[in-house]
Amino acid sequence: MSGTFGKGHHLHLIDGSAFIFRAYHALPPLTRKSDGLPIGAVAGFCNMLHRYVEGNTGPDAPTHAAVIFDKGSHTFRNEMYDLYKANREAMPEDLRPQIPLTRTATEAFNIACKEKEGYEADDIIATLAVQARAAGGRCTIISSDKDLMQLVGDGVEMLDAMKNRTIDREGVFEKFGVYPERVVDVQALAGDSVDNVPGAPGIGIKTAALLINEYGDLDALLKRAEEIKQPKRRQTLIDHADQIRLSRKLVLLDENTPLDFTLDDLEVREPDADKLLGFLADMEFRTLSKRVAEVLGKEAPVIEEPKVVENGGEVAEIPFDQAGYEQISDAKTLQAWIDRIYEFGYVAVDTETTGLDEMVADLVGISLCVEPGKACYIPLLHKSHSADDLFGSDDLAEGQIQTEEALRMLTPMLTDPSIIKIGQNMKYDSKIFAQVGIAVAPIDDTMLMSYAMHAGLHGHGMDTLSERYLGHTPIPIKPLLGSGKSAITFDKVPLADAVPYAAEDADITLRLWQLFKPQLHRVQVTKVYETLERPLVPVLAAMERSGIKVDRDTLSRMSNAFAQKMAGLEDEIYEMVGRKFNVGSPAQVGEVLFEDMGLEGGKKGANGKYSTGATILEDLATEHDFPKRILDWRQLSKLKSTYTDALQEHINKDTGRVHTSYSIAGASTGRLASTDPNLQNIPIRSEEGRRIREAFVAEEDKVLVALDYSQIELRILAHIANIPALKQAFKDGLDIHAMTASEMFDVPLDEMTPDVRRQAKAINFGVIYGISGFGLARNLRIPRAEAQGFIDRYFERFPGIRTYMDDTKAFAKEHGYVQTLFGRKINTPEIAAKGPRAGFAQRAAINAPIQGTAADVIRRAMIRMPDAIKDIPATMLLQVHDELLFEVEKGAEDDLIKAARDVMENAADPVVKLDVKLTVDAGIGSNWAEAH
DNA sequence: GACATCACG
DNA sequence: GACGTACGTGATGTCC
Repeated sequence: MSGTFGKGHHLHLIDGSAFIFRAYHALPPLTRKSDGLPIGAVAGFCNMLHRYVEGNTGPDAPTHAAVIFDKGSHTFRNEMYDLYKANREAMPEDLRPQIPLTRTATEAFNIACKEKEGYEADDIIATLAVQARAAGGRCTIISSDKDLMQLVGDGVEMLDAMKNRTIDREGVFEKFGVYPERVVDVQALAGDSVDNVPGAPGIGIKTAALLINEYGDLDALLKRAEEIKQPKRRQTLIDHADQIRLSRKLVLLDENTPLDFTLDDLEVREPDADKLLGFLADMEFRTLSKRVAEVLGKEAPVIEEPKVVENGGEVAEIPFDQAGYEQISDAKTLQAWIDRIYEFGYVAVDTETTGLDEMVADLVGISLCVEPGKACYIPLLHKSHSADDLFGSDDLAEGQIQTEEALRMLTPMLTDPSIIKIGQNMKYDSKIFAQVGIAVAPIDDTMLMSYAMHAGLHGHGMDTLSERYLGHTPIPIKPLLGSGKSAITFDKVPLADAVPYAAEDADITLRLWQLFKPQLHRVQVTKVYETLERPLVPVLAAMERSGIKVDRDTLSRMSNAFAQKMAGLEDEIYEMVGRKFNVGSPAQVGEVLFEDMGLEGGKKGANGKYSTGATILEDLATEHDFPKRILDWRQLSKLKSTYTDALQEHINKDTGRVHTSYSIAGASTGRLASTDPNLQNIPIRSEEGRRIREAFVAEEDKVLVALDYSQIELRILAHIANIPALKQAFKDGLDIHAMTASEMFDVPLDEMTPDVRRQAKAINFGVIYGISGFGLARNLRIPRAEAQGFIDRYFERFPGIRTYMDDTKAFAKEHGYVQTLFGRKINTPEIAAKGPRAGFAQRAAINAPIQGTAADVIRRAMIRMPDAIKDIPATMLLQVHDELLFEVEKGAEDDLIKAARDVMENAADPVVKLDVKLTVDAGIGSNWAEAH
């Protein structure tokens, strides 16, 4: 559509400065890799523009568009009032150089880019919006600036691009309590601390709207100010009438800004692909370049990756070359390798297997490396690939040493105390070796070295480490194995492919080890690595191999019962709604709730879908039965799919037991994580769920014993933050939440009610998490001000907490990490971020030393446990953060509890002398529900 | 594969 | 010029 702007045309006006500030605060301080130019705001700005352009499809797409910027800090408003915007903070140093680049970016996207000296963007927007309206067209202002709300109505609306929410007359009314034409009146009264618009002292938006609605408009109100009933309000308006009138002039937008262009100059244009991609390449925006190129149907520009390898140039730059990798096919060559390993005293080892589950996977081959660039692969059980092999014959490929012979030769070296076996995630390889009867020791683990140094910075998988610290991308496994249904196992990979892949893994592992070993000292985490990480490997390997007996019949019966109950609930639900729908689809539940049934509660989330989380449904459940049914159904569905059904699939065919896998380097705080299946989140809080634990049983003539630390994190908090009252309470064996409640609310302990105690408990936990008034309010479902009152009171009673929080934040800011009592470092790179991310990072920094110290304590206990219980017929099976679960021969329960409790309660000694005793509760039973 | 939801400490 | 808000995890189902 072209011609003179008028009816049927649609103008978009983007508030450029708002985009810039949003972009700046939303992203960490990024810099251009090649020269360090600050670039974060430009990156965010371009992303927003791109997303904006992409979103502009369909019948409502704009015909005309422009991005409008502020120009100069001095405007006509300063002539009226020299303090206008005087309390604005200066523009951040790293933002200033980015401002001109945002203009260039806008032009690169081929969107009109307008500004005018002496005027604010808002005035230009007002002028254009009014022109568009006068011409009979429509105008959408893309901004959420409340100052622009005065323009809304009669063909002009606003769009909050971040929330994807349009603001029409009603939206303005929601915000200001008046319709757009009276917005300036309300603003004139309420003032604006951000722009330093004075307004009337003591009058906010609510009162202002009240007054304007009562008297009609500002002039009438000021004229009839004498009539106002409240004496204080009356006097304020009389005394400050001039100031209020000035305020109105300040907030009133100039709809007659002289402009040297017309609406027709703003017609939407196709982007110039070369110019746009050129600009993005210049800025070195890799991801965005690719995305934009894809949309434009062009080749993405090549952006040179400056080789910044974070190894400090400490590793000799020996190139990765497959020519240095050899296949070992005979005993003589293998022996030569073993001899060399003895000369060096260490070797990097990697196993290749038929799968990722060590309990099921079979050993296929072994790779070794002692010098960077020189590695070997010993294939053992690779299958042959004859052309007529349609049915997958079991014939072994040529050129492989007999497995038994190779293992017989390797075993002395693998178990020799003088030879360090280096691996990347050694727990995996040692479990594979354990399968064939080889107890690999001693070990080093590059994954755990990285974890000790880099927790919180990045993952610790081999690909990540190799790229980051060696500047080398490892050969990917995908092309070798394929994916989906046609995927093969490693024993089917032809040796020509298998050798370089496998050998390279050992090569990379060795290089990482050579790099990391000296760095551990420099970062001062050698102790952490040697006492908290490395020794845990054999302990966890043993626990995982033990597994826990799970009774299939119990699960199966429960699953059937759940299925029946769910079917019953579904019938009731369909009955209530009058039609069938997928109860498992949150989107459909939302539609039914808020459209079919017409309940109160709004849209949420960027996708425009209704939010139907448990807290929302619980609130609705007080009024209606329907949400309650959904909640019940969801609980059953969760229990059935995740627990009774999935758990059965995890019962090992050979052992009849479930073998989880613990990741040692998964959680940044030092906690373990449990996967495949996760046995750290087996239900317990609900009565129905708790029964799942009845399926976790002891073998005949054995019992399960659970030992768990009592309030370990609060005890650690009491020690770290040095809170005498808390310490004393623990010493006296008090109910800690009741004691907190008593202190805060001045209620004697013997008059404590469950509800007051519950509130104190929420506060105690909140403190550990880096509390905020908002979070506590939401958790307790009380007004925010009340929650803030609780927190203030808590800080007053336990002043050490505030100090701890402030000190921890300051430490994190200064050093970029925080520490546990045992010296574990948790990096906090986001602590320097701007905007809301800073809040996240600060709370995580406050929590990490507490959660991490507790994790260290139980790690120490676990490491000492095997030796402490070696004479007791008991096996350690599971760890659940503050709990250890054992399987014990009947009759030995008391011995086990005594020995294990002793280890756990004294696990901090002798490195850390806690001011607060750790205590451990014990339980015994034939299943996990009874034992807990 | 992203997102929402919910299980645990 | 306005954030979005309690810490740490993993598994499942829906929907694109």
